[in-house]
Order: sequence, then structure tokens, then C-alpha cells
Amino acid sequence: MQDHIAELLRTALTQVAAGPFPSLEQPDRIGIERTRDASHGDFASNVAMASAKSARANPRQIAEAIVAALPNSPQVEKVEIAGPGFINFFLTSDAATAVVGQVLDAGEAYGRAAAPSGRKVMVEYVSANPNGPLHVGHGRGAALGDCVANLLEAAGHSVGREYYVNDAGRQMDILAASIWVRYLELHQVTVAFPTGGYQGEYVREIARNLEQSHGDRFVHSGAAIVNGIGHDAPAGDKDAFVDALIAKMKTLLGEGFAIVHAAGLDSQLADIRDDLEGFGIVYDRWFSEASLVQDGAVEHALDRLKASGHTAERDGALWLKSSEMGDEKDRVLVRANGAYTYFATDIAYHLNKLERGFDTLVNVWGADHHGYIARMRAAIEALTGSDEALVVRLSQFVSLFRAGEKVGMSTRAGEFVTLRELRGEVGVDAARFFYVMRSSDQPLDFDLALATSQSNDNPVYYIQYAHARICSVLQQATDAGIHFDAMTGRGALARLTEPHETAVMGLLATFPERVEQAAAQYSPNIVANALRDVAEQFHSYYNAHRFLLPDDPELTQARLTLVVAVRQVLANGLGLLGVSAPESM
RNA sequence: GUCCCGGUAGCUCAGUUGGAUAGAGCAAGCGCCUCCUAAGCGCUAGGUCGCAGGUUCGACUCCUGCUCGGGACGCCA
Repeated sequence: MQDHIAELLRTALTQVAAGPFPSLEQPDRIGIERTRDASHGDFASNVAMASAKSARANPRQIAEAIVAALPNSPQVEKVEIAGPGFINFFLTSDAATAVVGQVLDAGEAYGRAAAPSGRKVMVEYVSANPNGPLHVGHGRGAALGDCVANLLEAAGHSVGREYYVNDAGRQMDILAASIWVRYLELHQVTVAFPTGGYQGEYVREIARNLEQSHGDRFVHSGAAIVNGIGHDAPAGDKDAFVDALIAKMKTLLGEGFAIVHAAGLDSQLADIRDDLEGFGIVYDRWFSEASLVQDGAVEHALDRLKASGHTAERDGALWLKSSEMGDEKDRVLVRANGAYTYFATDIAYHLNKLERGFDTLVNVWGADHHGYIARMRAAIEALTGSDEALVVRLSQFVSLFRAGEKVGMSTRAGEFVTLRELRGEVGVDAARFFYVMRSSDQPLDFDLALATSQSNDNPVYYIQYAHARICSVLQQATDAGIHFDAMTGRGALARLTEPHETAVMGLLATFPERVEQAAAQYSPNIVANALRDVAEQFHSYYNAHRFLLPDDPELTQARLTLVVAVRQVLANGLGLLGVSAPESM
């Protein structure tokens, strides 16, 4: 409809430029927006104001000339000039009700792009280190990433979803050492648990499983272990101590180290996968960091970086001169000891994604990765000559509130609320909706009591209830012997003239635009807001009018048709967020 | 110190590419179920859009400075 109006305006502008206002220049883009107030019509344009400068005239006079030159359209009822020079378009009722047919024809596809965009987008999300269960902060990134991927698919892009598994770094070694110490405790070998280790109960569980499958294979005496590895905090440095413990473990266990390491990795990865599946999230691929090292992808990436001329060797290490590309300092790629940094393997992963044909790489990261963005931009620029392929969405921190008390979180101390616990407490629907209903730029206060309350305080139920109510109405119709017939209803849409009905149809018409906008901005909260608006307008309509009218079968069919279209839009929107659309509540 | 995000109603937050009288929910107050689900609806009240300049026909929106809150600044991942 915007396109149609824009066309009318262009025709008129050409005439105006040829006639009364010769200096008027055609604007590149004609601003047309939906009005907020029904008294301003359905659409409004500000072209007259935007053209005031080039035409060197008062906006209202220009608007009058434009309106006089506007071609007639069967879809436009009337046109008015208002305020400082807005041109307001009032649609005919046929044009307004047409959206109901469009929704029913498109069905599940309503709100989705009509044609493929040809773009290939990779969305990488969560990618938490597999050294412990996911907590509620990861949950936000999970919900956000999954919804963004859904939105990009709706926008017509070909979308990949991946979890980058950090299975090659020090953190995983620390997990292995933590498991080993717990395992030793099972064999009455007491080694003080390292301050820098992972203390969660899940570590003991992995140790017990290891003990069951491998018996005493990894047992060594306490004296042999402690010998020469220095002191833990507070007497010594806790990081140095953990590293020394890991080194000692590798020496004593030999190939056994890999078994303990794998026991930790496999168990945590399986747990995370199960957790995310329970949250409605399924990846196309779990991409191993270690595999990049093994198959030479990291060397390949480093070669590409060196060829770009953006690297330098200094102090025995290889650096990316990222400060030349917007980063605040240069970054190490290969340490003086020859080991790749996490940054280097991550660059290799990003290059891999580009080489697989993805033109846009969306990364959903926790807000604590903010400092990492500039260097990754620099890396992408060094590889491709531009950083535009990289899109980063940060998910700001989540604070949980239980009974008004803020619940603390610390992964190392093993004190955190897990995503699994959250799902158990509030359910998948409420959790997913709460996670994405706010802008991801905004820290989230997650109120557990609110998410579980079955009251009108709870926004997710408000929307689901609208859907269930419509299902209930249709059930009531069936029970009353009214056979819903969409053909009859669509033929009678002209009967829908109540302001409530006009408002509902207007929102249905806006829905695809809002989905498109949400995709363009990687912002699922826009869909959450659109859903709330539709639900609100429906509930208001429901209270103001009855749908089942025994004395007026034609109007009954028309209203049921509208309401079925509303149900379709609610279901489509909830589907984009990964929230269920219940038929009864 | 540098950089990023934020500051909008008592609280939690929307606010499209710069547009008309800045919106919603909760909380507060008053109403609405012999009627398709009251998990709902209607009405009332509530504002220096952090502060000060600038850009322009027009600024919550863009620019500059300041201020307050959160975060990031490692040869960790």
C-alpha cells in the first residue's frame, strides 16, 4: 500500500515540478508512514514539508498543489492536508478489509518475505565454554540468537545456526584438573581443591562416572602431585598454581589426560545440548575449535592475515596490527610459546564461515565480550577488506529476582541459577518471551514471580490468552451449530465497519512491516511488542462486540473470519519467538 | 584514563528514516461477568524525554560538551 501511495505521489510531484513549483526536486525517498491517530487517516506523507526548501515555498501550498495533481485511486477514499503540511490518505473500506484475505491466503507465511533474498546468513549463538551447565545469562543469548535466526529466515535469508565449541583452551584444561582432584578424593587421595578450579557439584558427578568406568587408573599419591607445583592462593598465585597442577597432571597421566579431558567435555556438551533442545533450540552444527587447529584452518587463516600485510612479529609473538583498523591496540595471534590464542582460532572459524559462502556473520555475544568486538572487526577487515560482513548483537546482563531479592551469580564459585532450573521453574514459553521482550541492549531484570504468575501482570499469558480465546470462540460457534465458512465471511468483510474492527485490521496489516523491521534490526523485542498490540486490540474488540450473532449470520461469518485472521497472526508471531500458541488455557 | 551501552510517568520499559497532542504494562483510584474464558475490558490520574548548547520548517530521535548508572579494556577464553 505504501508503494501504491508513493507512486501516486511521484506522479503528482512530477506534475507539480513541471507546473507551479519548477525548482522542486524529487526527493530520493518519499516518506509515508502509518498514522498514529485515526483522525489523520490511514497513511500520511511529509513530502510537502521535505520539499519546502527546494521549492522555496510554504509546505501547505506545496501540499495543495500535490493533492490537486494526485491521480484518482480506487483504494483511496479521500486525501486531506493537515498540520504543518502533512498529506493524509484515507483508504476505502475495501482497501482496509483486504488484509483479512491476505492473512488467510498466506496462512503461516503471513509476515514472511514473499521471495528469497539470496543472502546467506550465519547466526552463531551461546557458544559457552563446555565447562559447566548453562546459566540464566546464557539463556538470554540462546533465546535472542534463536529468535534472530527465525527472523532472518522470515526475511527470506538462507540461515545457518551454529554453536562454536571452545574445546581447545585452558578453561577446558582447568575443568579436567578439577575433575581429577574430585576423582582423587574418591580414592582417599586428598589434594586441596584449587582456588581457580570449578567447584560445582557436576564436577563431582563426572569424577564418579570416571571412577566407575576407569577404576583407579588415574590415581597418584598426594605427595607426587603436590611436589614442585608451588602454592595456591593466598600464599601463591591461583592461576599459576592451576597451570602447574595441569602440567603435573599431564606428566603423571600421560595419555590418560586426554581421557579425563574428554570425559569433562563430552559430559558437559551432552548436558548443554540436552538443555538447549529442551529450550527449543536445535543447531545445524556444533563447530569444534580443536578441529580448526587439527585440520590446518588456523594456519590457513594466519597465512591470509600475513598476506594482508596486517601482521607483525614482536617479542617472539605474532600480532595482528588491529590498531590500524579501529582497535585500541594490537592483539596477539600466536604466543611466544607457539600456542595459538583464542583470538587466532576464532578468526579461523570466521574465515571458515565466509569460505562456506555466508555473506553475513551474526554473532550473539554476552555483554562481557564487548571489548572483543573491535579486534574481530579488524580481523574481518584484514581478511575481506571491509568489516561489514560482521554483525554483533550483545545480550546485556540478566539479573534474577526471587521474592524481591537479587539472586547472585558466579560460575567459578558454582553459585548460579542454571537455565535448566529456570525452565523448570517458569517454563519454556515464559522464559523465552521474557528474555526477548526487552531490547537486548538493555540489562534485564528477570522477575521469577512475575513469569510464573497466572495473572494479567504476565505479558506472555496475555498474548497466549488472546489466541486461546479465539479458539474458544470457534469452539463455541461449533457447539451452537454455527458452521464457520471462510468464503461467506470473506464475501461479507464490508460489514466490518466498527472502529474496533478497523483498528484490528490496521494492526494485521502492519504486522509484516514490523517483522521486517525486527529482522533488519536483529531485534525480536519488536515482534513481542507487535504481538502485545494485536492481543490488546483483540481483547478490547472482544469486550466491545459479540462475534456469534444468531440474528445476523452474515456479520457472524465476517467477524469470525477476522478473528481467525487475528489468530493466524498471533500464532505466526509467537512462532517467530519460539513460544507456543495454546488452544486453551 | 580510553571505549561501549543506558538515563523517557512512582516502578519496568516501548518509541520506525527527524514529524502532528511522547505511549504501554504494573502500581494508585473508580467502574464492567444472568453475556463467546474476568489470565479480560473501560475510565481517571500520573512527564523539565538526565543537564546545557547546536543543526532545521520541525529534535525523545542527529551533533558537541557535561553529568549519573552499568560494562569492557590479558601473550585468558
